[in-house]
Amino acid sequence: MPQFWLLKCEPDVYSIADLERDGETGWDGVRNYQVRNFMRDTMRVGDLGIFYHSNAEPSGAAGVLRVKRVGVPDPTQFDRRSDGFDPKSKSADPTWVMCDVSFVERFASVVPLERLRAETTLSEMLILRRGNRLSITPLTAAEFALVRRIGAGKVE
DNA sequence: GCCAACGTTGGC
DNA sequence: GCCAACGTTGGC
Repeated sequence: MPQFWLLKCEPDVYSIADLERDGETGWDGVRNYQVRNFMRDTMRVGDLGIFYHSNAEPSGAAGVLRVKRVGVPDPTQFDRRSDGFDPKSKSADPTWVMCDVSFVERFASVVPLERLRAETTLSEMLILRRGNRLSITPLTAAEFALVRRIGAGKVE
């Protein structure tokens, strides 16, 4: 059984349209230990995720992706020119890992955060919780399925 | 651009 | 190991 996730990214940086074009990408740049641990210890190949646009107009669920590789060393931690450069990280023992994800589907239109909040059965979703800032959060199978159905226009 | 909420850092 | 200061996130 796959597990389910919600992955946040600012579409100005990388959007569902970019993933659709690229087919696959490395989810790099994560510098939060909790999120790193998700990618290193819990996430598995074949898991599915909601691609969420943050800091956007509107912010919301934009599509679906699939996890292709997990625990991949994040190359940006060794790149001096990258914002994610981490001088303390050693290549023999990388501090930061990422996952590779592939495009699955793009919702016809972004499901706005406001629309997600209106769904009472999604009230436990971490993204909707006050102050939550994790860029990757787990979803239940039911939460994932409902967001996907709303995105597909199958839920009023 | 504001600001609440959170994570990280570093002095002690 | 506490905690104040600081930096970042992200909705609004």
